Amino acid sequence: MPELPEVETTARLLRPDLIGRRIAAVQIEWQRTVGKGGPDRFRRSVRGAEIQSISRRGKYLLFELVRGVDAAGWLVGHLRMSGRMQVRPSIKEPSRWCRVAMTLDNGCVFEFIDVRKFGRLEYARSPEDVLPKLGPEPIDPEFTAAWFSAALQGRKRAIKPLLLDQSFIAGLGNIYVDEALFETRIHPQHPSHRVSASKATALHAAIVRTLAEAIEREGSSFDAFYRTPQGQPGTYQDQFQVYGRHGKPCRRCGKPVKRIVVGQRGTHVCLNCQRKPRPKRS
DNA sequence: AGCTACTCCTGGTAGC
DNA sequence: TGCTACCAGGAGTAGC
Repeated sequence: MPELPEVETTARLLRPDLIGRRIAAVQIEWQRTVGKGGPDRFRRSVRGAEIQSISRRGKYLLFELVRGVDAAGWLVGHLRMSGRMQVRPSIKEPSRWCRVAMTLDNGCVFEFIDVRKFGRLEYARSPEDVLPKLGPEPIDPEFTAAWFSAALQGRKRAIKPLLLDQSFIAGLGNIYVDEALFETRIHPQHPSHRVSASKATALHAAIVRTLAEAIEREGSSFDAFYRTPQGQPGTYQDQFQVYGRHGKPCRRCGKPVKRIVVGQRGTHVCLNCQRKPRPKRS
């Protein structure tokens, strides 16, 4: 499922094909994909606009639109489980599972493809109109070990659901959380306020390093869903230590990796390396 | 504040 | 081989 590295890769690889292009025509194949505004407003707002910039906030993709020198709003996209974006040369028919197709002024087609229909590509006057409250970007300088350690102390919650909470940190998902917790030997149900300062510092470093390396490898592709806009799989899945490795030996101690459920999420752990702390009695 | 359950979806797969 | 039943899962929402 696309997380920060996959979304960042999508933004980077879309830019050369989309920046400066005008959207000549809009085809909406699944109405819910364009969100609450509805298809009519989407078409009206987007047709004729030019894409001036593409950026990322958390797992959201932001396309800035202009008409001449005037601001013309934004497209705000989220890939959710199975979403993908690509630009194809002029085509006869849309790709399978294409939910929104936008024909560009050079004849190419910008497609939003999404098997499970959870993804969104919405029009908004301003990103704030549709973006929820999001925590800091884990690859920005503002995300420091000191801030992270203090923030963990300030919450009383199992560490994994907290890291998945986008209002706490923006961009982490199931894969990179499982990997970072394994690397630092922290059990996913460890209470956040009981993570020591040294463990918090190590976890901060693991998050930053994991995301940076995954971006470098253009994300992770372990099923049929995530591909770069060029249709290529990412390669970070080759680096997975625990994710998707249940039943296989832990790369550190050799004991089998387990799959448990934490906060309704499939969770991959080595219970030998990641010990659950004993509950404290008051 | 934090938890649990439910919803949205469909391809893949386990079980028969 | 073909059928059915179930599952994954990000995030929004509701209820406790």
